[in-house]
Amino acid sequence: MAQPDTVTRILDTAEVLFAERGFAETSLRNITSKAKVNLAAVNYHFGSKKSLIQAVFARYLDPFTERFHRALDDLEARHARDGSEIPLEELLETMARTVLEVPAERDSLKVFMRLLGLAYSQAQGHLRGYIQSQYGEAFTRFTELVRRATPELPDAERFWRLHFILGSVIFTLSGLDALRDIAEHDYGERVSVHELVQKMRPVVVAAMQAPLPD
Amino acid sequence: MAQPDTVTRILDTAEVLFAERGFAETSLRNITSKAKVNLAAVNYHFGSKKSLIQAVFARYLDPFTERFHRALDDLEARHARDGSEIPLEELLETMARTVLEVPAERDSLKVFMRLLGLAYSQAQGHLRGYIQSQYGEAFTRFTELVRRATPELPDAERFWRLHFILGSVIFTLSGLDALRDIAEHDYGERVSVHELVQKMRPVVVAAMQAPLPD
DNA sequence: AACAGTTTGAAACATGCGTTTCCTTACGCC
DNA sequence: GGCGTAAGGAAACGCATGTTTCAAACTGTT
Repeated sequence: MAQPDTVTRILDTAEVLFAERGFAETSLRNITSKAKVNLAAVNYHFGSKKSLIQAVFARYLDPFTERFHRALDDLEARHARDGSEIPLEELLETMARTVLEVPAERDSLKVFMRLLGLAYSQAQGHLRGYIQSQYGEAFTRFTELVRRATPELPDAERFWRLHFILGSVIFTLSGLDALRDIAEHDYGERVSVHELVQKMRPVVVAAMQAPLPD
Repeated sequence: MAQPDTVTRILDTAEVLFAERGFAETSLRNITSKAKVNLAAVNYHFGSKKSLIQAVFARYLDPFTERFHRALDDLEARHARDGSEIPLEELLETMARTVLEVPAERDSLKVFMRLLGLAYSQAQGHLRGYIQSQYGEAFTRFTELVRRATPELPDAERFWRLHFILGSVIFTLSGLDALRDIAEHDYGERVSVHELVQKMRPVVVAAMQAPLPD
C-alpha cells in the first residue's frame, strides 16, 4: 500500500486535527509529525499555515459549489419548462443532498461539518474573507431562489430565518458526535446522519412557514 | 473617577477581547496592557489563563443560573396551585428573559452571546467540562420541564429539537453584529435585540410543534 | 512608627510557535 | 551519464507565549 503523496497526507491530517481542536490550537508540528512528513513541507507546499487552512476548505468547498451549481441548474431547467416556481422543499432538499454528498465520498461528513462550524465561529478574519470571496456567489444564488419560493415572507424576515436554520444545521452537525453520544446514552438508540437529516426536515420547513411575529 | 480594582479591570478587558478574537488568539499581554495592569497580575489573581477564562464565564453564569432557578421556582409554584402544567411558551419565555436580563445590566449582551458561542465551538476541553459540571443541573431541570410541556413528543425527538433551537439562538446571537450589519445593508432597517427575539419566538414555537418525520 | 500581609512591578525563564536556511536526495530529460 | 529542477530532511532563527521570580510599594493593625 503506497502512501499518498505529501500534499495529500498533510491535508488529510490537517483537516482532522483542525476539526478536533481548532486552528490556533493545532500546530504545524502536530500536523507534520502525525502525517509523518517533514516540518518544512507545509511551508514548502502551501506557503504558510493560513494557506494550508484555506486549502483544507477548498478541498471541500470547490467540489461542493460545483455540484451545487449543477444541481440548481437542473432544478431551474426542469421548472423553466413548465413555468412553475421551485418549491421551498426542493431547494432545501437540494442543499442538504449536496452537503451530504461531497464528504460522503471520503467518509468525512463529521470533519466537514466541524470545519464549517469553525469557519463561522473562529472566523480567523482571513478565512471569512476567503470563503466569502470564493463561495459567496453560490449562497447568493441559493437565497435568491429561496426568495422566489417564499414570496409571502418579508425580505428581512426570510434573511433572519435562513440564518436561524443555518445555525441549527451547523451547530447540530458540527457537534454531532458529542450530541449523538448523549442521545444514545439517554434514549438508547443511535441515530444515523441520515435519520438526523430526516428529523430536521419538518423542523426546518415549519421554521420557514411559521407565522409572522405581531 | 476611581478605576475599578485590578481583578475587575482584568475581567472587563478579558471578556471583550475573548469575545472579539477567541481564547487562543488573545494573549495575557493583550489583556494586561489594554487593562493597564501588570502582566503578572493575571497569574497572581487567577492562577492561570485557564482559570481566568473560567472566571469570565462564572461572572455571567453564576448570576444567570441563580436567577433562572428562581424564575423556574416561581413558575412551578404558580402552576402547582391550580395543578396545571407549565406551557411551553412560558418556559421558553422564561429562558429568553433570563438570558437577556443578566448581561443587560452591564450592557454586554453581545459579549455574553459571543462567549456562549465560543464555549460551544472552541470547546477547550477544560471549559466544556467546567461549564457542564457547574451549570449542567440548570439545563437538566429546564429540559425536564420542557418534557412535561410537550408530552406528545418522543423523548429523542424533543432532545434533538431543543438542540436545533439552541443552535439557532447561539449561532444567531453570537454572530449578531455581523449579521445585523448585513441585514441593515441589504434591507435598510437595523433590528434591535428585542426585535430579533421577537422574530425568533414564532420560529422556535413552530420548530417544537412541527409534525414528526415519516 | 514598625511590622505583617497583600498587591504591584520589571525582568527573566522556559517553551513552543511559524518560518527560513541550507544541504542532501530523487527524478526527468538532452 | 550528467545536469537542472523539484522534493525531502535537519537545524536554526526570531519571536511571542504563559509562567515564575523577587524586590518594591502599599495597606491596615498594633
